Amino acid sequence: MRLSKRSEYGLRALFDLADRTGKSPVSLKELAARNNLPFKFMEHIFLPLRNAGIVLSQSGAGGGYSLGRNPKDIFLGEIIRTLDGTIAPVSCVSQIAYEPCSCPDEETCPLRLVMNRVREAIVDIVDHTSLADAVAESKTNSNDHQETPT
Amino acid sequence: MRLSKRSEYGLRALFDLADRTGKSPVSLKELAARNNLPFKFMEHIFLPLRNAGIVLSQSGAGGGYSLGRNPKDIFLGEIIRTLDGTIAPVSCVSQIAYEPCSCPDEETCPLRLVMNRVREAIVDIVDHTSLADAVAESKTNSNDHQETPT
DNA sequence: TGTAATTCCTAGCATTATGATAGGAATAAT
DNA sequence: ATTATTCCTATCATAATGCTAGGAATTACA
Repeated sequence: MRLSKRSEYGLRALFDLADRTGKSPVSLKELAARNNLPFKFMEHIFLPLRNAGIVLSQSGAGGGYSLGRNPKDIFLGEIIRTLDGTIAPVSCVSQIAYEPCSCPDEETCPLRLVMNRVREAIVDIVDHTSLADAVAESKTNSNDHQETPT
Repeated sequence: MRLSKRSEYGLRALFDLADRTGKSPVSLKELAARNNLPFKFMEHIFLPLRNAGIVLSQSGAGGGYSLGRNPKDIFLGEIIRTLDGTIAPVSCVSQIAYEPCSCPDEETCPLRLVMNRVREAIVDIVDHTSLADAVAESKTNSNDHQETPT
């Protein structure tokens, strides 16, 4: 049930971008360096993200990428679907990339019934967690770990 | 977030086995034929299942496989872990196959926080759904689809 | 206008994971 | 004995994944 590196790297970079919304665009070079991600591979990740409107690009010196929308309105599910094509654990329960499995009757296939619930559980999280939510949760945690003066 | 074919085939075969608990052992040949699964590949799946005690094997003519425990006591999570090694979407949230990711601070890594919740959601389903549950649910559905005389 | 920094685009490579096959030894029922 | 099976190891083929290379196009700015 592994998340691909494409999605992992994409999400890491977008969390970082979300954290600097409003500032000037960030170059891939900088994003890669700061998040410890392979620069050249990142290009392949940001191309579909741009085509999907999740990020905006600006060419040339001083250029780079910025979020295409408010981080509150970009949900992780959309990012994963853009980069991996689907979220479903088996193709016969996918909403956007459905393909039949080997079971004779989908309605009564035990695997399908369970995996459909798994898909729903995953989707329920990733489609209700925005970039803003994820970053905010991270900051909450980092506050928890600080020594707060009384 | 795909489930591997190993786990898919293994689960399909075990659902079938669960449905005939108490009867004589079923040969791989029969299991493969009835469930449309590749026979030779199944051997590689049933070896670890046997080592894990999930199934019992009987060699020789008339032999085959049967469940090692009551289907109520075999949960899908155990099967998937046996066949795939782990359930977690990223290694840094895995309970049984933990490996660090590239994030500098795990406690505040947004990806890790979200993927940990995803892992919990998946595990909550597969560790609380037994073979018996899955088969029962399937039969409930097939009844729904029958014409019930009034 | 030139230079440097960037995205954009296509091609291709390397490695691993996955899915599957082959062949024969061991085991056991009949 | 014969037959049907598991057991075991080796191996292969393909696809997916992760990644690199190189250069064209674009843009800021000195």
